[in-house]
Amino acid sequence: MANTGLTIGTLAREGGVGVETVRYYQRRGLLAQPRRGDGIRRYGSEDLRRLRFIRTAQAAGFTLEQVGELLALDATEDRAKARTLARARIVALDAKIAELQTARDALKRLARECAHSTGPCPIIAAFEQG
Amino acid sequence: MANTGLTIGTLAREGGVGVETVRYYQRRGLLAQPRRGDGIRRYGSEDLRRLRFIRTAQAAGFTLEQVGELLALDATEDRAKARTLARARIVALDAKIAELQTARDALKRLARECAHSTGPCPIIAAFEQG
DNA sequence: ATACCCCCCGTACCATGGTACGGAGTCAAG
DNA sequence: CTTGACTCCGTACCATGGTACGGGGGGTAT
Repeated sequence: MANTGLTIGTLAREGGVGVETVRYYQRRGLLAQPRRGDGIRRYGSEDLRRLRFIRTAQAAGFTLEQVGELLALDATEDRAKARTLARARIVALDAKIAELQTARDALKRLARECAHSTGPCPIIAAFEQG
Repeated sequence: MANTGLTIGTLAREGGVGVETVRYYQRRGLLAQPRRGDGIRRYGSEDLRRLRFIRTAQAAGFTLEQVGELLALDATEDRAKARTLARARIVALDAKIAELQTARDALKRLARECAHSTGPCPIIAAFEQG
């Protein structure tokens, strides 16, 4: 029974990524080398959790390299460091959110003005002030 | 008097970018080909406004390609289209902001928990749920 | 037994937005 | 008259995160 567990295609589907992406994560060392009874990769639920971890952390703005660090911390249980990384990310996220929010509000206002004004397009004009 | 106006280095400094970046924008057609009395580029205040426009629009999440479209609209005065692009961007920004906000809040909660709990690190653990 | 889908592999390629390199010319100050 | 700061140019290279390609094999369903 070498053929128990998820194939790469199934894992990829479950994780919401492409097969090539799984292979890529493997190359990057983000996923463990899976068991390979008959030559083909067989994954378990642990691998799926890891894959999802990667995607979730990525959504939180961590780069794949940082995800790797996080994964390494998991092994060493260096929680202080994990907190440090998390907090740094929160700060970065706050800054990014504020920036996008500003841009969004400006854009919103401009779109409204643009619909009701005459003269040069306010959207373009606003950006030109820089 | 061919040598009036900003040199590339000055323009770059004023615009908060590198010289190579200006050349790059030029290649991409985002900045107009400047006057070149004696071989060297001479820019005017219009170019600086344009450069700042690019940076500002970029900060609003437009790609350089989209910035190019915006610039093209400026020429044609197709305000309806400018509004369309702006609105699409607002929607995308809203989605992105919400996503980052969710990630941020989750991270914040986890960092707090991590500092006060025992057992496996909640930061790592949370990501593992996906 | 033919089709179809999945798996294997390495390598190459993609987009995005720059950044660096190296050699050559010009200009002003010391 | 050399040094330094600036300009020119094309081409190459970088990071990030994948995506595609092409050739080979195997299992199952019709």
